[in-house]
Order: sequence, then structure tokens, then C-alpha cells
Amino acid sequence: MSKITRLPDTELEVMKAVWSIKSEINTTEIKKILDKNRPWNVSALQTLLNRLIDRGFLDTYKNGKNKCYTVIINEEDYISFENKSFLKKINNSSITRLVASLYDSKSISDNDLMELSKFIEDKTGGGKYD
Amino acid sequence: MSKITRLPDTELEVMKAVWSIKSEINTTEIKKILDKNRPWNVSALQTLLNRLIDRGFLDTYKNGKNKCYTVIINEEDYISFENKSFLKKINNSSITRLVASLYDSKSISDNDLMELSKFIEDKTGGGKYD
DNA sequence: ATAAATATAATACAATTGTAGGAGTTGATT
DNA sequence: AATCAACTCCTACAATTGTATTATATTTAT
Repeated sequence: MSKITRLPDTELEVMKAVWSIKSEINTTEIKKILDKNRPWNVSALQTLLNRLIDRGFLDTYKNGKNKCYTVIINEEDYISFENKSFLKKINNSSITRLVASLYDSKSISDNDLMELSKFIEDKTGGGKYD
Repeated sequence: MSKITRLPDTELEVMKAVWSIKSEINTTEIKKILDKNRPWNVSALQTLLNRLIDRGFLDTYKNGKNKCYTVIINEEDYISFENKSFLKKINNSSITRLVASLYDSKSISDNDLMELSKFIEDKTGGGKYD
């Protein structure tokens, strides 16, 4: 089990594309998805894929002329890792502080809070009162 | 009003120290605070302070032999900025998704959820039911 | 006024991150 | 098997980030 590390922005962009692929994950397929956002240089992409292999996020195998990839670190685990590190680094590990900051700066709405409230009720056993 | 940009890790470390100082903000004072966490090289610190000036986070003036700093970007604004960017980049702008991820990975507890719930009640007008 | 102590300035450099050119392979087509 | 297209590999390099050395200037104590 490789230790998860924070990814640089472009590597994360690549991983997001990789994670979204349900069929064979090869360079062309990845590039096709990335190109929907902005044009990608194939060599640059290859470099990033290699770095992701070095980091233990991906493994690779050959299928004919294609280079294919398998996911080692899955999306949920990585997102969890990022969320936890971020909460600590920026909000002193306080989720209330984070939500308050987002709310005060109008980055989330009353509706968002309602939805969140519903989630909390679910998790903490539904009826806090009665 | 300068545009806020994301800070590299070490520059953020420095800014946190700067933000915490209520008296005159000079290099020695900053270093004293930083050293509580890990030993800092003064020149390295100077470089980072200069970069923070370039980025528009700090301004500087001389007080006798001391170089002093004034804060341009305050902590709340920067934290808001980081929180918003992060929510978008990692959790698709969904706060419920973020909280769910933190909860599922046991990075926040039931207690944290309770506290958060209280905050939400406050903000959304106290009694959702009666 | 000179030495010792303290603070700043100038510069440099290695590691990481973002980007790309060009040569080499492989597989398909005729 | 020669040609062409698609894909990969190797290498390079600029920008950013993290760290430090040395030199210079200023203050303080003698």
C-alpha cells in the first residue's frame, strides 16, 4: 500500500481523467478526455503519466502498440486524503470553521446548508429531538 | 485591491506567523514564531518575505535597523479564497460531499457534526421545526 | 572610533513542476 | 517488405519553489 502524497495541479487533472474512464485506460483515451477542457500536448501528458507511476498512483502495461494504465490509488481515497490535509492546513482541523468561512464569503448558500443539515441528521441518527 | 493567489506551502507558513503578530511585524519577530515549529534559516525567510511582497501579500518599511512589514491580504480573506478554490477543485463545489468524505474517512467525529449542526441551525434561523 | 553583535542584501543553486521537440517503434495498408 | 500513420520514448528546458552562503550595513558596547 503506497503512501498517498499531494499531487501537483496538472497531475491531478490527469488523474481525474483517468478515474473517469471505465473502459481500457490508454494514453489516447486520457488525452481525449483532457482535451475537452484545454488542448494537451501528448508528450507533456506522457511525462505526467510517468510521474504518476513514480508516485505510485498508476501502474502500466502494454496492449499492442498502446500503453495502458491501471489505477493504484482510487479517487475516494485520494479525495479523503486531500480533504483531511486541507482541513488541517487551512482550517485548523475545524469543519465548522471551514463551513463558516464558506458561508460568510457567500461561497455556499442557505440551500447548501440545508442539504448539509439533512446529511448530518441522517448520520447522527435522524431525530436529535424526539 | 490585489488579486489573491494560492501560496506555496512555505510562504503560507510565513504568512501564518505574520498574521499572528499583533505588535510590530519585523523579521526577527517572525522568525521567533516560526522557530517554534522548526528551525528557520534567516536568509530563506527573507527570500520568502520578498516573494510575499511581490505577490502583494505584504508591504514593507524600515524602522531603524529593522525591516518591518504590513499585511495587505488579511487572513480571513485568504482563508476564504483557499476554501472556495479547494471546494471547487476537489469536491466539485459540494460542501456535503466534502463533509461526507471527511466523515466516512473518520477525519471528523460525531461531535464535530453536532457542532456543525448547531452552527447551521444558528445561520438558517434556529428552528427549522417550530 | 573600533570591535562585536545584529540585521539586511545580493546571489546562487538544487528540487519540483509545467511544457514540448524529435527520434524511435509498432501495426496496418498496399 | 516498403510505406505510412499512430503511438511511445528520450531528452530537454523554463518557471516556480525551497534552501543557503557570503558580503555588506547598522547598532551597541567598549
